[in-house]
Amino acid sequence: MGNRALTPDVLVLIAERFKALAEPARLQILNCLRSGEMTVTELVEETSLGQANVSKHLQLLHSLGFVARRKNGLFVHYTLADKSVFQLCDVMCGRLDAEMKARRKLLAG
Amino acid sequence: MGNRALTPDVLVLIAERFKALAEPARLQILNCLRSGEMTVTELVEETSLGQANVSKHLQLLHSLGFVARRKNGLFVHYTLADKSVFQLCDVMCGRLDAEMKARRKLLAG
DNA sequence: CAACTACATTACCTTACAGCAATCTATATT
DNA sequence: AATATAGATTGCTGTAAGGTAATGTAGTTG
Repeated sequence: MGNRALTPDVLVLIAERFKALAEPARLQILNCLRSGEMTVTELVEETSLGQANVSKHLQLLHSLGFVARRKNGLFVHYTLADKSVFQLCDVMCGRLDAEMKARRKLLAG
Repeated sequence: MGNRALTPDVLVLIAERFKALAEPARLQILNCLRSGEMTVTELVEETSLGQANVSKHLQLLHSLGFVARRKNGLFVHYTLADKSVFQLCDVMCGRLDAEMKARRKLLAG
């Protein structure tokens, strides 16, 4: 688990970041941003979430460094801050696959 | 993001799994299990969480395939189901490091 | 300056869940 | 069988957080 000491404080920080990903709406937003920069309004249209809702999710994701902001006139463009989000989702998807395979084996076995 | 389609249902499943890690108490339990099999009572002592609390967390972690169970007489031994939990934490720790470095740069710059 | 647009913020409601105490179940011991 | 222990389950309470409507704010346009 890296070279970092897992003190209670660090566990809180890590948990806080996992919690940011523990929400379908935020995962949906992040997934939209995969295709590139998007404004809040575009995200609202694409996700069919409410504007205030999207805005709040974006504030959270930004405060934790998951997305970056670029303001241009009236518009605010958001982008993925880095690709580690998808490393995380990849590992989770791997877990999902393993789970489903195991479940199928139980049913078939 | 792998080869899996990120339909809303899949996003819910992924979010559900991230949520399991979005809790310091559960991260603490998982971290304890790094050193090997442990009984519920041992985990209670090590984490200084309540017994009912630990038991509930273990049910959740087990239902999502994070831990495995082995019953022996009165005792139930829990172990990590696989190592992917630590891949996830490693990536998160990497994010934390990057965040803190960026913060320091801002202060210093 | 007035009206409009894009986004952020606030206030409120509702739901989910961590923590705890009490109880229940299963196993072991005498 | 009676008692004790390990763990699971249930009911309760307080708190955190998602969704939404209303409002606020910065920037733009006429």
